[in-house]
Amino acid sequence: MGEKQRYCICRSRDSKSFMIACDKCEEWFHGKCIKITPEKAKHIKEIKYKKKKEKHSHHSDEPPSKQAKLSFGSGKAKSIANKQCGNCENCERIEDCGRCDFCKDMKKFGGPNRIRQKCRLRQCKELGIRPDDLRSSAYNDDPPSPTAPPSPATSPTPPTPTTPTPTPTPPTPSTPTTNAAPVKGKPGRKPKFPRPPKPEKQKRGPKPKTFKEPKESKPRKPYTRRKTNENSVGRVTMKEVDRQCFGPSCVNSARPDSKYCSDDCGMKLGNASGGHHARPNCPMAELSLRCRAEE
DNA sequence: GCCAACGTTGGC
DNA sequence: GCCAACGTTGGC
Ligand SMILES: [Zn+2]
Ligand SMILES: [Zn+2]
Repeated sequence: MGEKQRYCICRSRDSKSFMIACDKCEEWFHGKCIKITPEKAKHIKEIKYKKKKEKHSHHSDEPPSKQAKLSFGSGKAKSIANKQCGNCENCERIEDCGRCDFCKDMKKFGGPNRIRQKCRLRQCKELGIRPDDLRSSAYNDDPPSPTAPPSPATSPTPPTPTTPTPTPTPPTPSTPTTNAAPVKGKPGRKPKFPRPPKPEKQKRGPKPKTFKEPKESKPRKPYTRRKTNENSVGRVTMKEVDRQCFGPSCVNSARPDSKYCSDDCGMKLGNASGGHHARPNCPMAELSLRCRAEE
């Protein structure tokens, strides 16, 4: 087939950057995307997906009750309309990462809800992300740390992924491609509602929504009916999701109104932030690294 | 009615 | 053609 293999949570074809592979699922991640420096990678022994229940569920066939919610497994599930293959890592995810651009757009993450797309980490790798639908730089998170420039003069970072374990197959470093730094912030449509500079006290009342003149432009094409259930779309709401505590190495469920299962964990997190991946906003929260040093 | 998120629009 | 915006819809 094509050489267009994609990698990482960003699904780019970039195989030049430093990458690290999960020896279990064989997924490659850009160090920069999951915030692992080559240095750190040396110490990594194993990558595990954070949620215990979730960890590599496609390696061990577990039938978690949660997935019942995502009803694809049964019968004919391959619905393009649903854009869920049901088998890939992303389809199995039930939590929004909270860090991708789509997540950040969500209300529940304090976003304006303009983009209204599913979390990138939950977009099906097979059906949900069309090659041409790739939006760039999903994680525009933190700027490069002043102390840790991404380009150490020592390593030009060829596709020499530092694999935690002997991984037989490096990602064919073909596809020279041109995607160096995908440019975000391209034109796009301009917001109809200029976005209140200060969302503060927009006291309720008849909401000013819709200023548009009924300019009787051509009526919108009716949307093609979304595929009706018979295996309903796997919708996930925060309420349903058993959110895990953000506390370091804590696997308890978070309290409904908190990121942590207890105040204690909140504290611990703070203390651990000098550590490996304790920062809640760090993409590594997606993955949990087991470090040799921890043993 | 609310929500997740699909699918289309329209500016660039 | 790309992509942000958003109307809209099915499920709950
Ligand atoms: Zn996300
Ligand atoms: Zn999938």
